[in-house]
Amino acid sequence: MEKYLSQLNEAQLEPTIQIDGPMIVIAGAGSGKTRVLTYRIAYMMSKGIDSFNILSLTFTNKAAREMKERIATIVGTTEAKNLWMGTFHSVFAKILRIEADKIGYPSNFTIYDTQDSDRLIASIIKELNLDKDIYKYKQVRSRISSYKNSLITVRAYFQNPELKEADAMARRPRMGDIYKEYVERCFKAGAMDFDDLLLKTNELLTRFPEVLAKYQNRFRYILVDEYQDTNHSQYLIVRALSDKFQNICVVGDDAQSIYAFRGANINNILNFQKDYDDVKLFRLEQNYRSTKNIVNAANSIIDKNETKLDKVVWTANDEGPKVKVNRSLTDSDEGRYVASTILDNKMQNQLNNSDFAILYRTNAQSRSIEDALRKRGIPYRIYGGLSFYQRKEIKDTLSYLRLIINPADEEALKRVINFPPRGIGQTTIDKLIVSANGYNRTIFEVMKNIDKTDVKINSGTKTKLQNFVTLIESFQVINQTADVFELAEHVTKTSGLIKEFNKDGTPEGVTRMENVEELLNGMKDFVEGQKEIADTTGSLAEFLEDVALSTDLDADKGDADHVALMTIHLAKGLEFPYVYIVGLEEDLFPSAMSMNTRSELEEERRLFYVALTRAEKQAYLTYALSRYRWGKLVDSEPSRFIEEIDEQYLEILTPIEERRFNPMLDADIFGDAPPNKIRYKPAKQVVLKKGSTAKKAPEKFQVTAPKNLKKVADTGGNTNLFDSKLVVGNVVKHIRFGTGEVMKIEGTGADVKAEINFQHGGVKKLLLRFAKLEVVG
DNA sequence: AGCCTGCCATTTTTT
DNA sequence: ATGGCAGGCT
Repeated sequence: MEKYLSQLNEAQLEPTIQIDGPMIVIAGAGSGKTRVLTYRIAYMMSKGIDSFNILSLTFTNKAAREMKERIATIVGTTEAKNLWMGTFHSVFAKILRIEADKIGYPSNFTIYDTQDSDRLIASIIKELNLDKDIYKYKQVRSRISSYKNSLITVRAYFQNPELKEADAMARRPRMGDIYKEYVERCFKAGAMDFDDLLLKTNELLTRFPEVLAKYQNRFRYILVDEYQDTNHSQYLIVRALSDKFQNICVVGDDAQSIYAFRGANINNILNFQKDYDDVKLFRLEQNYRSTKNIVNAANSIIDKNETKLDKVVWTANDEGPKVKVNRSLTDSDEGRYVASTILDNKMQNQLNNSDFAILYRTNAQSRSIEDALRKRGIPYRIYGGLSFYQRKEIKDTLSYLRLIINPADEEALKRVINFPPRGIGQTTIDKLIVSANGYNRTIFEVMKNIDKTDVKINSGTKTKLQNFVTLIESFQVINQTADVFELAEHVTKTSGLIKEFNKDGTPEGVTRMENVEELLNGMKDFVEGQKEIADTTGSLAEFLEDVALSTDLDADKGDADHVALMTIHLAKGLEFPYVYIVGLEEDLFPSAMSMNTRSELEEERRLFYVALTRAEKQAYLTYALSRYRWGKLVDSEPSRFIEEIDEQYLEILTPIEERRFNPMLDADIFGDAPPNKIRYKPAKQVVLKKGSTAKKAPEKFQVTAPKNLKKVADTGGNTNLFDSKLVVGNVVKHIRFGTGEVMKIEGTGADVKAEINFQHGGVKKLLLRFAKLEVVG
């Protein structure tokens, strides 16, 4: 242990060896916060504290896993095993399963994701005959979410005239009714949404003193990371659990608070010292991550915020190059700039792709960047966005599994009762819902006892319903003996899902099928992996919980060398040698939605601060003069954040008039533009009318194999056609399928497909518009 | 009941 | 640009 402690500077050492009592660590960006947390836990254990008594709450499960692994290398795997470490949501989901019966829930309750909540809310709005233009389900959902995060239960809502007033003022007087119905339906479905995991934990701890005492005694030492991003609900849980022993250590940085939009309350960290007696305060202000230029530029930004704690982040690192600022004409130019400078930098300095990250404000911005990277054959990976688990085919498959362990799960049932189609239509489902609400039973129960109910359904349909019930029940039997993987394999086959996805030979269908296969592979990994971990059973319920609460697919499979693309929110806590922050334009960053109040704008500014401080060696800021937004080219102005940086830390790059593309890249390989002329084309020069026109596009769009297999003609500037320069005989690399040879190219316009024979995956048909292929030969 | 078509909103960030 | 959804047709 001494060996590890000696790696710390004095400021880091102090909080690391401070074990008892309440304490707060204000940790500037890049100041070694994670190291302090990790070593502190290891140190506690080396001092004889039972790992069983330590609870450590992190912001992502990935962070928890990594920290746990690190601790295991210091104190040993066996010792580390008993540590409770994870996000609020995952830790308290586990506790709620143990204590579920006390609050009237089944222990195998379903966790509704945002999409499930949305669908349920939308259907309630419809059932209540409310105008869906006034009651927009997303707004309703976020309203309900904020009630829950402030611990305003349905009862509390109706007792509070101000809340009702506020909703009435917002022209939504029935808000409370929707809230009430939503909560009841979730309860009946044996389902909790994300906010419930915290709300119900609070309920559990307040209503059952013996339960509170049990966990207070168990978690004698509590650590909370990223404390600045906790919401009120989380705050109360921490307060309750730490109340007895008061061994509470919170770590955070007010300057990096970026989740107010989902209820995070920055006052939790600002007021921590008032919440406990004799709070010890520590500050980590030395940044080990970034160059002086980056640290100073970031400081000059955050200085513009009024709401902040006193803290001066400094670094002893090299000065480094200035922060580069680049202007482009359009978003696709911006992409090109990013891609070509990455390529240059990589060649000049022998760098890996993984040394680079491209950060943006909104997920939609990834498109133009992707295009540029793909054209230059730079491998990349997009983090976040539409997660794997949110894809339709995956959610459908998982819905079957959810039904198996919890047939009350209304949203899962509605998804799959008629998928694949088995002749049970909307009318029937509506009747079932009405009936279920009437009898105060679940839909599944009504279906099961359809003959005992007064539901008016013809006998043919009744049989179909019964068949569906029987199908699910047969799966339940299999679940008794089979593991998750075997079960899912059986379910996808027997339910007809596989057949359904295979039905259309379209590349999209093929992709769906592949995604399902990937899910099954994931399950296999899960089953294998569970055998090694002590505190898990590897049950279906557990798999579904992992899935529901996992951030990204974040397993980082294969860990191939790639450039990282993600939103700034997702990048929190990460670091990269070279960081691009793109789309620095007014209305985009800062977002147009976040400029109404000073506090919103300050959060945007903190977000920018977070982005900038991810960079170790060099940061690039880029913006475009015009950009495609909702399908149209829109003019934009540079972000105010660029001006706010003290200009001594900036290098404003070549004005566009003088910019030259690398002829090797832009003329030779990728097009025919003369190297000395700027080649700015609108993204869509060849306009393919949507729908049928595209399908019967004239021959000139047809892809033909030129004589020289390695080089092909420009297809005319249409980005969709770009990849059609692929020709038969090319050897290509695909992110998932590996290397393969192009056998055939077919289709026109946006529908160009390539048949590729992969060395390991066999022959696959891919839609070039989507396929991320790198030509390697 | 199921399929097709055309209209609509959608894009701020996520456990 | 895309996906969800209502309304109409088979």
